[in-house]
Amino acid sequence: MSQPLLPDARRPANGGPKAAARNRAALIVAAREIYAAQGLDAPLSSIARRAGVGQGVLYRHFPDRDAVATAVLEENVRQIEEAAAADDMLFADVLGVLTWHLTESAAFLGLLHVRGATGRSDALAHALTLSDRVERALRERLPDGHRLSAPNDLMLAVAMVSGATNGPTREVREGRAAAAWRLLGVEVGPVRPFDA
Amino acid sequence: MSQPLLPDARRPANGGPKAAARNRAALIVAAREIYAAQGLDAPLSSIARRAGVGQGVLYRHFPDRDAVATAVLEENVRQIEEAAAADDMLFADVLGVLTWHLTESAAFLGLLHVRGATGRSDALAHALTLSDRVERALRERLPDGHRLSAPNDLMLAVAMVSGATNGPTREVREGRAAAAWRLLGVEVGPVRPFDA
Amino acid sequence: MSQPLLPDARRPANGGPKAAARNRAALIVAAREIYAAQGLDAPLSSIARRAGVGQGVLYRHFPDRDAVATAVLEENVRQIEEAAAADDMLFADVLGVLTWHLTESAAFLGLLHVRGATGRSDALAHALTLSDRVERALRERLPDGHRLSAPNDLMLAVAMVSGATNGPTREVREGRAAAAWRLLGVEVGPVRPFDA
Amino acid sequence: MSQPLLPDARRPANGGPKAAARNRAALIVAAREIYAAQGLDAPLSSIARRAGVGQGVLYRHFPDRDAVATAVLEENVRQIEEAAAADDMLFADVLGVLTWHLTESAAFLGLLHVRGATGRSDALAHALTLSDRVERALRERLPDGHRLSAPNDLMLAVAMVSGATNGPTREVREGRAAAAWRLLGVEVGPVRPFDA
DNA sequence: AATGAATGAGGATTCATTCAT
DNA sequence: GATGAATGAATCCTCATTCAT
Repeated sequence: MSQPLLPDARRPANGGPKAAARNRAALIVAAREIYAAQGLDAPLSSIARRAGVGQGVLYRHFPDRDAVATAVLEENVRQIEEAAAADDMLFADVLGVLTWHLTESAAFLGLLHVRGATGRSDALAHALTLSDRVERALRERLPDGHRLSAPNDLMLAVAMVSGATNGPTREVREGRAAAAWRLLGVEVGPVRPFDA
Repeated sequence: MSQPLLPDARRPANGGPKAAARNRAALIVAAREIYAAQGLDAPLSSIARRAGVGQGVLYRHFPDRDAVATAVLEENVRQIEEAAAADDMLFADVLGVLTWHLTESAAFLGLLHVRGATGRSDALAHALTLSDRVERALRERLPDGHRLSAPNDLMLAVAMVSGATNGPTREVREGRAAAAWRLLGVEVGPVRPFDA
Repeated sequence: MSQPLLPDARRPANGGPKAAARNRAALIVAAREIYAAQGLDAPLSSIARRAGVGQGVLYRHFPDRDAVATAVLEENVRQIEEAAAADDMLFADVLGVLTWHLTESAAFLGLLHVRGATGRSDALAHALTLSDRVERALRERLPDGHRLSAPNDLMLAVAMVSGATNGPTREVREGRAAAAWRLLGVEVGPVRPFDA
Repeated sequence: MSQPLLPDARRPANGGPKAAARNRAALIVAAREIYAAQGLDAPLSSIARRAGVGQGVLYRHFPDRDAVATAVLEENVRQIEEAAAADDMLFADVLGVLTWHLTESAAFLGLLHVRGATGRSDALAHALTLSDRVERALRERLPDGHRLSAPNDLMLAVAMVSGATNGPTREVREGRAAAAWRLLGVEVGPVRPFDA
């Protein structure tokens, strides 16, 4: 009936409405870090804890586990889209940005990497959408007659590189990614984030 | 002198050592099926149930979760080793066997696919060992001057193909794997298990 | 991944399979007491605690909340059925047994008392079944031409009496029940449990 | 001197004391609807939402959960009192109004129906008060020598009818209530609200 | 006087692992 | 050597209540 039997105690500052946006951002940052460290199955409570907020806040901002992951990936995808839209970016440069995200976060890797038959249909749906956006962005800069011009080859190659992109540190992962692109005979620009 | 004239019918037949081996095999079969259906995170209890044994038996044969997965993969790896050791097998044929396992089981995919820093250090250790065995087997049949002859390229390519190998059904996964090898310019023999 | 991070500690005796039946019984007893004290919405954990078992045991024996309630009521209903089947029991006597259960347990009261539109459709289904059994038992001893012979009047009367049966102590509730039957012009035998 | 030339459009109009009363009324209406749909255990937040106000407003007007329920019932009781006070109302007519409230709302049913020992002592206190008011109102119109004239019989009968008054729709509940009164040999006027 | 974000306790549920029999 | 019940920590999720704005 009544929930907080001990509701008196010290109640940590509220922060008010202004804090809402800040909290949401903090949650995404925290989620990114936790995902990188523990993978996509990390407990949501640990994300809330690292963000320095109560669990309820997490649920207020994100209805479920997938929403958190999507929010984290959203920004990665947006960077790629922005890179593709920016002036003077060659296909290789956009690939460089993509590759950076691939090496930077295990979570992003998971995005393209839809696990088989785990029954996570919702995540799948989201992943497909994000995956589509990535493909569209890449294709914007894809030169005619490129090695990966065939309909499915572009994202196939991305998946392949993502498969190769593992290793304990970002540097190692970056090295593997570079080797993988080389093996595919695809030129890649500098591997770096896109801070327009 | 004294034989159990009235064996306690209540206790489900023990069977002795013979049954032990049978149980171990049943557990591995069950685990493979469960992993395929539910992924590597499936509850151990479901594996025991499908094997038709108590949970205790599972723990008798495998000290922990990772040991079960390793045992399942063990057999896959052995098949590849046997394929490589068989007469008349070309590199492409061994790759075909490898690819079959890649497409057949999400678990095997995970093997080469050691996720970064997930804290599964034990699994990592096992995976490396198994990975080494796969590499050794492949290299046995690798022709001189092959496209993948450079020190790291062989397993890099395998990882890349495994990255591409996802999809709802084995057929889809097989198609993707074939496309991936093609993109790498590597010839692959018939994709099939090796029942010597 | 791994659940019990602190699985070593002191592990309270297991009891083995023999304890299973005992535990189930203890759970039902505990549930009856908790229901009487706190109502049907009491936390399942409190039932497990009072029964002196872990929460898992409760879930092993009862898949969900409704199953617990049903198990508790089951026995009450059986008593009524047995009373109706016993020699020399008059209709009034069976009503006495029914009334005893009505006054003894808030949970039993809830049985006939299916709350409207609370969305508890499963409980409803169970309740209907149990309710039917009660009706059948009563009707077995219902004399021809009795005041409550009309199709719906029997259980309607029971519901009415149950509506009147509230109060802080069993004695008070029993008084109210008696008054209610009197108001209906129905004779009731001694209000007591049926320990055949 | 200084008027807010630029009212902060960001803050959803305050409205002053006039709005306060309006909010309180909206909350009660909302609560009645929510209770009808989801039962008395519905989250307070859903009541506030349906009333179109923030949660804080709810707490400004009602100190706790019980206060909300009481406020809802308050109006039902007042209707009964008004019916009893109106010209030309016979006992049967007042019973009709009472019965209408009984069938209209599961919450009102709960009022007379104080569950035994559920620990809701506050609700109990309130309920008793409201119950007394209902009794007083009914007794105002109770003819001498009526079937229910004995001290406790009046509210006992009401409790009995409320016990019978369950069912999925108001129509079903009304049918049961009518049958219950008939079984008690009490005549009831038209079952309807009292909009004087 | 209102808003609605935040807190965080509480309850449900699941499983890895142990252990009496 | 096998069984399967029991434990209980961990995680998920909900909501009453407070409070900055």
